[in-house]
Amino acid sequence: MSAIRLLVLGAVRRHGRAHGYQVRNDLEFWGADEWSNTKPGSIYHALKQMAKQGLLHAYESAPSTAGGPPRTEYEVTEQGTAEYFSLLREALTSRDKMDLLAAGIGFIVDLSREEAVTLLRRRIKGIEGWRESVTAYYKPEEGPEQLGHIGEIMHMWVHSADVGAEWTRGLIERIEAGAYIFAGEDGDPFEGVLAEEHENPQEACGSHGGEPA
Amino acid sequence: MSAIRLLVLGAVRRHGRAHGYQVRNDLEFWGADEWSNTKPGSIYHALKQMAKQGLLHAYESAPSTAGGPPRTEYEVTEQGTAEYFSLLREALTSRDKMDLLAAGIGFIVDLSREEAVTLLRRRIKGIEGWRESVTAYYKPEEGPEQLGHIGEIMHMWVHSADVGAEWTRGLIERIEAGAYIFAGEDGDPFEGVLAEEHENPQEACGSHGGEPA
DNA sequence: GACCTTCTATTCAACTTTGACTAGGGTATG
DNA sequence: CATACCCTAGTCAAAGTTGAATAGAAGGTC
Repeated sequence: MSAIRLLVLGAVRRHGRAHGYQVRNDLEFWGADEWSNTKPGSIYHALKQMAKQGLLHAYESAPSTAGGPPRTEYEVTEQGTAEYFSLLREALTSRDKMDLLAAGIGFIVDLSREEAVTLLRRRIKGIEGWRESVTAYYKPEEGPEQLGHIGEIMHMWVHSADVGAEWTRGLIERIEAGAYIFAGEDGDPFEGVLAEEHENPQEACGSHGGEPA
Repeated sequence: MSAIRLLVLGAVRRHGRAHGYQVRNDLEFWGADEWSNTKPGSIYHALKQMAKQGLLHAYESAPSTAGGPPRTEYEVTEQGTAEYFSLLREALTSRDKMDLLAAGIGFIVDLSREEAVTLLRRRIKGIEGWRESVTAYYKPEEGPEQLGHIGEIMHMWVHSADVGAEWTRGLIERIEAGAYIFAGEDGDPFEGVLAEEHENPQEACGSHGGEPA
């Protein structure tokens, strides 16, 4: 599974209502086009698929206010919100797939501080388990160097997993030390969304509240 | 670009002639199914595409010697060999995409020792350049912590790139110290291919020689 | 010998990703 | 005021990926 659905759901959710181009710009702003597959086609495809599956509700063809073709706007449904949190939790515990993890970190503050830490700890457990199974599998009969240069591949993966675990521990520490504002806490929640030119100021403050779960 | 073409070309090349199931087993043996997309469908698709593009030559429908449906065998063409080395060089210099790098390492001994080192050094240069551009882009006006938790994402990528560069330096050292047998050197080249049950012993020794370039 | 499992070998439909393309409108330039 | 260029917004065909399904043969077992 790629990170695109999580990214798109998260972007739309932050706006309350958004069209494809807005999502695209946000993801670019976050640098997601560098570390994930956020080509235009993928974004529009994800929007359409998720609309078809009821995760998003599509408002057809609002005429563009700034040139270009008419645009379709989307809103996250209840079902979509559930999926969002499910994907988010999955992303934060995933061992492989740096892009998933990155997307998860981007939205981590939508969870409570405790849950964030719990999930990150689970991630470390996952890495450690994987590490054991891999090193067990690859240290068979005839000495360590019977693998030749192929051994380098395994070392690379194990090493990078170790570093990932170490980095995660650091993040947990920072979070436990009080860094950042999480869901349900006082202070400005970090938005990190590109401002829309204020065409309809009175519509800009719909509270799209926290998770029910 | 994914690693599958390189992996498939490399696997077929090592056998001289191979059918899809053989390739699949090799990739599994190398653990490539863990770190790359080597599902059966992808392998057969890659074989067919590359045959269509003239990188492989297909020998239609050799009847299976061990049960199952008849199988199609493939051989790497001259054009395919050129593509193989091109992909291999690209893989070893790629900054992102761990799976590409892993595949590249798997076939690195098909290059000369000097070229291997050169490419790995180029890889480090690439990482360093990328690092600079990223940190420049993400250290803008209002202090470092204006990014909020989004900064964690950048730190993660930069950190993992640094670790990747460091690991590459270690590999270069080992190679320069004489580890492994590279193309054109004395000693058994590492094969790491699953032995075929010797059905046609006299066909098993076709020399599929080194690169012309 | 009927049945079940395993191994061999591949195909297929559904889905996702990619990169190039379309097209309207604004804006600067000569 | 024509033309070139960029920004907005999205579509599309081709390619790649996935997971499940298919199907023949061999081997065990009751």
